[in-house]
Amino acid sequence: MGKCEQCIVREFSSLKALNKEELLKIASCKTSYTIKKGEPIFEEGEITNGIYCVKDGVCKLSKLSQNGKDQIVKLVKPGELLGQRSMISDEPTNLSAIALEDMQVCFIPKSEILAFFNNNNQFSMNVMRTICSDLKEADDHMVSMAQKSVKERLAETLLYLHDTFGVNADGTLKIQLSREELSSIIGTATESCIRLLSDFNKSGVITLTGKKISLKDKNQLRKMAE
Amino acid sequence: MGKCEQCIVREFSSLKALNKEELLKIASCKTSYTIKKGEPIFEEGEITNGIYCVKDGVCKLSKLSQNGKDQIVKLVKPGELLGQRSMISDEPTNLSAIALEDMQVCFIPKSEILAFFNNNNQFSMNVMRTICSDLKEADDHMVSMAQKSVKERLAETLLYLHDTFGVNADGTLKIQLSREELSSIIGTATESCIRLLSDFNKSGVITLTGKKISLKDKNQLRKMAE
DNA sequence: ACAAAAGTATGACAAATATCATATTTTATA
DNA sequence: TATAAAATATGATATTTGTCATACTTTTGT
Repeated sequence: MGKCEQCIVREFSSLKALNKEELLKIASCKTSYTIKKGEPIFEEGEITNGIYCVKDGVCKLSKLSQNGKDQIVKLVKPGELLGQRSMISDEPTNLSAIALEDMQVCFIPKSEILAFFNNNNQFSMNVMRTICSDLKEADDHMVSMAQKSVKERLAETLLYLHDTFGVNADGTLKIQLSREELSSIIGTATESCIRLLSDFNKSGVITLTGKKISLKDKNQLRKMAE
Repeated sequence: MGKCEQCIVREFSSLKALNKEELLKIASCKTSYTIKKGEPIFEEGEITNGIYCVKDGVCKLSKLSQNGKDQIVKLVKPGELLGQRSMISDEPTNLSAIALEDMQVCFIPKSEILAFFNNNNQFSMNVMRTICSDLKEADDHMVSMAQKSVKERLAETLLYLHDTFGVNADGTLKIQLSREELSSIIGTATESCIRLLSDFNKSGVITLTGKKISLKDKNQLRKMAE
């Protein structure tokens, strides 16, 4: 069983407010999982009874709309926690969490977390601030969806992926998304997304090499995102 | 200066967890405001240094998108608190709050609220749960924006307005929104919204009498919203 | 290594939605 | 109350986006 004290990603999450004793407590009750690319950590409607701390790999939080299409609401990277909202609201999850890469996550039972809420104010403030930041992003995202064109949203999303997940040595985006997944972030038909990527490629603002994407003219992309 | 103890709307907000002593504390430091229809309580980018408790009247939380159009993110009714997110994140507000009706609101300084966070766990859990609920709604709203047609969103919004704000004796929706405001909730051009309302009227699912709207066939509307 | 499946790409077309013009009605204001 | 201003309504048209068909490319599994 891994020691939470030595886990670096802890430093990037609300858990950084926990002291040695509290970390030992978590280490003794947590469960570690390996999740393969494409597999779910949990699915919409499940009751999780705790939260997941992402140690390695990226996952998508998505929701199935009534027309059968998946909408990606957020991408979650190492250091972030999953399932906080449904734990606090005491409801089933309203989003599915599905691995985009092979992942390592730790499950921490609800009872532990709730105990920390009562005893460690810094911790609960951290959690609150995280959820507030999610709320702000969700509101901004909502406005983009409502007011921006697909082209603008694609430009915006490419810049977001660049800034959030970085690039490889060859300048290509580190995060690998299928065209369908990219469309699910943007909220458009897969063909429309592919077409626009082609256009961006032809006009030189990005380069497509297989499914690898590199941003060639970020200023132009920023202008296109408005 | 009004007594918070006797204020009924308190019971509907996170503030219901406060005890007598805490309520007296708030009563002595709060400021009451009357806001006229159309006036802002605060605007995007302002630093508020506290929260507002809505005593009477409804307001919209909206965000100006780069194309110059307003997007309404949420409607806030009596009993709800405003400005929690930016207070907790310690950031300027990212939304404007503008009265849709004449309003009465009370301003409570940040320092008071933060003190309660430290001393009253029930209160901070209430605030957390409210923000979690806002986050869930924002995610759902985002999926609607991305995946549903304007027609579906209009049907959905009309039902929401009915269920949330109720109807007058004559069956018309209590909340009065201009066509432009309704469009800003749905995220569409005003003309498109007007056109669809006309269609709904012609097909008998709603009735338009001046700017009053009544829902005639809620089941049909539910089907239309999918 | 090869067949099947999945993913990517592109054209043709249809549907949804926005924009612009203009008329009509309602509301605000001198 | 008269008049201007704002809001609502509707038509004509342009633009955006989705859908369906099909070809090509990459990945997967045996």
